[in-house]
Amino acid sequence: MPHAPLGFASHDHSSCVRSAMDAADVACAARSVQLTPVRRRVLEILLETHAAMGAYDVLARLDAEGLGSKPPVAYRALGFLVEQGFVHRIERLNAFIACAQPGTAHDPAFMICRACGTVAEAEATAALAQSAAQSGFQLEQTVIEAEGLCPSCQPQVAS
Amino acid sequence: MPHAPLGFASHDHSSCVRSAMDAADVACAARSVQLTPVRRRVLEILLETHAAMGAYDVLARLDAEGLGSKPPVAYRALGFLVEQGFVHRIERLNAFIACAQPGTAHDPAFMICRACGTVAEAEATAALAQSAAQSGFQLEQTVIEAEGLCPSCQPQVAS
DNA sequence: ATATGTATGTTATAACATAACAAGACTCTC
DNA sequence: GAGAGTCTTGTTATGTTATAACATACATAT
Repeated sequence: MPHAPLGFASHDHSSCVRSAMDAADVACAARSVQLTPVRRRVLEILLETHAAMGAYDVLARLDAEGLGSKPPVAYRALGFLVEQGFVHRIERLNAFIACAQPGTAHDPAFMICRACGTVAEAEATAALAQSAAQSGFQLEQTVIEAEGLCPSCQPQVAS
Repeated sequence: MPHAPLGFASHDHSSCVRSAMDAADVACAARSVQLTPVRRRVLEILLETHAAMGAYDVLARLDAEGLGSKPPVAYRALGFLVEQGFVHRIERLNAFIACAQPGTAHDPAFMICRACGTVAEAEATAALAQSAAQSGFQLEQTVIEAEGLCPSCQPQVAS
């Protein structure tokens, strides 16, 4: 049973998928939002592969299962899952990956293997270099991006 | 004479453009690479606006000046400038911005204003939150991405 | 049953990016 | 100064990622 590693370590994959789905169910119930069939399936797909997938890859899976064939279907589900924190978007890859710590709010950091495309999720803002060293990941390039409001845009609310 | 701020602070813009172009000239000479007319002009365009510009925005400027009208022209020049470290790519925006510290190698960090699109370049990996606080930038969301080689890809060199 | 809110279906297109090949410009060597 | 090699540019065509806009369905509450 081949599957991609979570981060770079082997693990009990089926239990990891189950617990992530359970966490999503609980969180959706708590927030009164719906984990509809399409949304649920997209999350499952991302959890199964544990890899960053493009929106159109996800869409192909949905299409094969009769759940939708047009881009907005995939983008809406992915957008919902990102909003809820169950999925992260990897800007550098224009791709999406299931969150490794669903439930807890966090600023994710990612380590992306240039060779195999595996994406590992790290924890902190500052701890990147440290966790890279600990996990044996060889950093070649890092990108840090922050979005927010600059001083001159903070006083006046959206016009 | 309206111009976008460098980061969020006013500054002597024309001297800042001049010194950046000088630095690029020096670096290219030192590396024996050519700052051709198209490449030079693209760098000037990015320096002039001090904002993140999409490749097609840059291309529109080039086209208006008769320097090229097809996407590869812009992407090649931008690719060269990014390689040489004179320009950074902002993944989140699919856009490019002139480097604020040309000459020195650095892992750039960016603060992107959601409201006005201004992009400020910060310095360090860890100092993001700190520099955000210092500059009055209100962080809403940060993305950290690192590219490199995972443990299982390091032994064997590119097959 | 009708109004409301939420989610989905569909068409069309916008926006971003690169593969592949042709042609020019330059230098170096013989 | 002819030929080879390299770097850069020009151009066609296409691939990839993403969203606007509008129509429909479905649930729930009054």
